[in-house]
Amino acid sequence: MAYDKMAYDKYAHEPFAVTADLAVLTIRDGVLHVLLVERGQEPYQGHWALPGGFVQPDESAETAARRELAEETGLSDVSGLHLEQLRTYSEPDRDPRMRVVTVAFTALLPHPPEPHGGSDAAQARWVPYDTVGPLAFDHDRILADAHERVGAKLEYSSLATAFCPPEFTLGELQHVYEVVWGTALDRPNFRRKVLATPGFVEAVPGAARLTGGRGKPATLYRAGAATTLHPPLLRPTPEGRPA
Amino acid sequence: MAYDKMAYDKYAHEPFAVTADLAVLTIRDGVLHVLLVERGQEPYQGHWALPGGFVQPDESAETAARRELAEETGLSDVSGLHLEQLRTYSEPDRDPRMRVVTVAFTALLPHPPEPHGGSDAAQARWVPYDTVGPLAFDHDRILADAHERVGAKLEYSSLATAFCPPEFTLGELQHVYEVVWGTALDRPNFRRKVLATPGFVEAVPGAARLTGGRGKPATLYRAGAATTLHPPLLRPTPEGRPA
DNA sequence: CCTCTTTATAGTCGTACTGACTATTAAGGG
DNA sequence: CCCTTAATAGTCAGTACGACTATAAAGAGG
Repeated sequence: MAYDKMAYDKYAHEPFAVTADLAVLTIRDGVLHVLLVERGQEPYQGHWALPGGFVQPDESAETAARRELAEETGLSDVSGLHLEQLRTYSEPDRDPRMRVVTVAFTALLPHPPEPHGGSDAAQARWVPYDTVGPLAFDHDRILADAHERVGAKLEYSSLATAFCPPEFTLGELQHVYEVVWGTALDRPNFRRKVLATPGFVEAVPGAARLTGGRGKPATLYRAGAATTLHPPLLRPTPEGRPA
Repeated sequence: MAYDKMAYDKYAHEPFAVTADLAVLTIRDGVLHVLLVERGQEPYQGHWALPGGFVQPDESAETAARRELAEETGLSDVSGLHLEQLRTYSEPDRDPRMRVVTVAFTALLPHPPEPHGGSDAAQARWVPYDTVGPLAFDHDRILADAHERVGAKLEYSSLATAFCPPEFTLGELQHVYEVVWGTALDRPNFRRKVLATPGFVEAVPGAARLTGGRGKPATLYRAGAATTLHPPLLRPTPEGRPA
């Protein structure tokens, strides 16, 4: 759409900038990691931040998020991965430069590529979630919201498979839950529950995997057709929450 | 924040307008209703649309939504009611005038006031959800998303009480679930489930209500302190969904 | 080669929750 | 006074789930 200043002034009077920011989560070495970039320019130059950037005139926020993700991670095929809108942050003073509204997204990656610094970023890096220090802007809050949302969605959706490679073992799938929730789960019960949920996973017709691991080789599974889990796979009650 | 055109041109190059739109839901005469306005100006003049408007320079989208809601409904106190961000719609062509990104909100009202036409609206009206025809812009989709979200949140949150007046009977609460989900629920089982969930509702120390109704008077309840329901109150499986 | 460790998988048992019912109580209407 | 309506109480069987024990199949180390 062409920029029609007359139409703009007639209705809106004051311009906003719109950005798309991403909380990209993955599991590396059994630990939850998030993709961060070091800002190469003011404001917050030298601070770590979530990757993201301005939405272009011909893009939706989703498209912009996917483009930024490809640019920051060097990932060639970002079409298939899980990208989900988190929420929009629009506090008037969240960016010192001007009025910036950001649409935040959550992305989940199975086997993460090594990122490289992009145009606006001095460098990009996978950072263990627990060691993330204060971030630029309100990105701490965005990241916390993303973590909370992902944790909640694991309960009633098949989202956990988005952290896994195309073929995975039930042990790997369970590990996703344990890492995101920060709790240990009973292995036989987890297995029973997952297999009793139709469409969650399906066994790969081939054989068991033997790669490297000690112990009995595990059966390989693929993500099934189901997107929602009925009944849900609830977190163990952390506090005085009733059973 | 003052409009700094130099900063704007340096970073963003092209202005966006940001609006806040509202899917305001309530239950009237036992039927789910949504608040709609008839547009008083182009584009879509004469078409029905969700209430909403431009976010002002000193407002967050949440603040703008609350202000618009007060203006369109004539509701004096909108501070206490349930307002929740739904998602943001940013397709480049969703508004024929110019580039408009809208942050959509869902609001739930117990006893709805009669709305009145506002500044931009020829008139405002409560419309039964099932009779909503094609709306302006992409508001059909926003409304459908809102309905779906509310239905899902009823399962694992105490959101249903937001549809009810401060004091309500379990029959009224059950009616909220039935109207939003479009399914009938077993009354004794619903009662048992709600009362077994600590913090969902609490009995009002006073007496039972006798007002108008035929049948045995019901005990009055208030919303409890809990916001999430553990375990959730799941919808009856509509299709071939496994128990 | 034998044993220990590790991981996957199989199965058991008792409790809690749920869906489908039936029964009783307390109002109002004719 | 009986019928209808709505709230509330209770029953019962199937299922799900947490906690647990047992077995199987691999590698590591002697």
